[in-house]
Amino acid sequence: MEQPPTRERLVAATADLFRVSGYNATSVKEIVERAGAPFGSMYHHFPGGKEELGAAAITSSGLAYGELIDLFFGDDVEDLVAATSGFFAGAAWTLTESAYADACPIATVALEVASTNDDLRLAAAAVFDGWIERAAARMVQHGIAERDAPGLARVIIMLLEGAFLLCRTQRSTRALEDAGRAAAAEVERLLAAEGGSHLS
Amino acid sequence: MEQPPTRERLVAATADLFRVSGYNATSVKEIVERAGAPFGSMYHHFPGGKEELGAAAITSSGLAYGELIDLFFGDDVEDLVAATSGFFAGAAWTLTESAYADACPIATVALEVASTNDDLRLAAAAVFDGWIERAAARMVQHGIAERDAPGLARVIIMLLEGAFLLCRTQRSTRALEDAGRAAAAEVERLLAAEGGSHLS
DNA sequence: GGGACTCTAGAGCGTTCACTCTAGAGCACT
DNA sequence: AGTGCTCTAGAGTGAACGCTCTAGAGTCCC
Repeated sequence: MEQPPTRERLVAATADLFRVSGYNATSVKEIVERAGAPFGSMYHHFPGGKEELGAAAITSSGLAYGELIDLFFGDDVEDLVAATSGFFAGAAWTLTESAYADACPIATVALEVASTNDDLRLAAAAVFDGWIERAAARMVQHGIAERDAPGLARVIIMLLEGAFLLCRTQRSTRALEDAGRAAAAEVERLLAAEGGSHLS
Repeated sequence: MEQPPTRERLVAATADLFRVSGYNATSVKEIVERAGAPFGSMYHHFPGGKEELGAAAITSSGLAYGELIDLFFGDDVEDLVAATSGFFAGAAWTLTESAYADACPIATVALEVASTNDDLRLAAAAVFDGWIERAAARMVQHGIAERDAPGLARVIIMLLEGAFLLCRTQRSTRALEDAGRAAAAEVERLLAAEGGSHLS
């Protein structure tokens, strides 16, 4: 049975635990146990300790979840409004399937460290930037004006993050449904604005 | 120099620390030091320990911040769209004034405990419910259809929470500006829908 | 097959954690 | 003045924390 190298198993285990419990509630002991790695190996691969491993986990899961943007807003999308609704519906499905655990991989950590640890804060900021850039490019590809795309991308991410917060604490997907409707409406509005701007 | 009783000082200190650092990074020692209370007093007033005190802090700061909804969407509001923009602008002002520390008092804690502590999770859920109910009532008062109001209230809260997350990790108010614009547009859309529904 | 290097392995370190415990101060009522 | 109750006060406890340290296993090149 082949398995990924220790370093990658450590990062994956950390990312998993961060998603559910955040940074401070995740202990190094828990991480190495889940990764099936000895304690010493962790400090061999990450001399910077928990913080360095945490930064790697943020970056890694940020990249992995970023793929979902290309999945839902890919080249084959014809109706951007429907794709937006589908994006939020997919999030709701994943959330319920995981008993309200699998939402944003970095939001909890990002809030925990926002005022207390600049290295981790910047790692999270880079992930958000990457998502926004990626989503904005897809918006433009599907008919949104260049000038509106970054703002729209940000609004979609914000609605998703806000919905995850409400859904996880309330154990309900209602917020994600409302967020999906609002996001779709905003996309529709900006598509119409772009189409209409040709007339003025 | 009169000062509030010990119990209230403990709750206030806890709420302050939760807002900046969340639940797990806030130690009991830190709380009693900031409150200027002896260690034993804390366990006299809150026999349930850190968890009981945490729940009280969530409820207390939830009520305090809920007042802001009535402040920004009060009886004297004439233009709901402008009031919505003002709400987000106010949040941005507070955020920058506090060096990106004073955002949502319970979001960090809510995410930390969402999958690990049901008592605290439910305390946070009650706060969010209260905010949404309060905001929905104000929306109806200012011309939003009863059927649309809870969803709109939820969207406003989600945009605010998502924006706080982005703004705090990116040290920029851009997300709050985009969120304010999107929220105002959504309010405008639903006001028009309600106005238009009289014709059909 | 010997040496160098990477990685595994886990016992042990000092610190901090949430919490318990006992003692006494302050105050109200009699 | 004495009794009973609320609240203050902080030293002390066992457990868990992140991390360091030394030792040995595995692997590749010469």
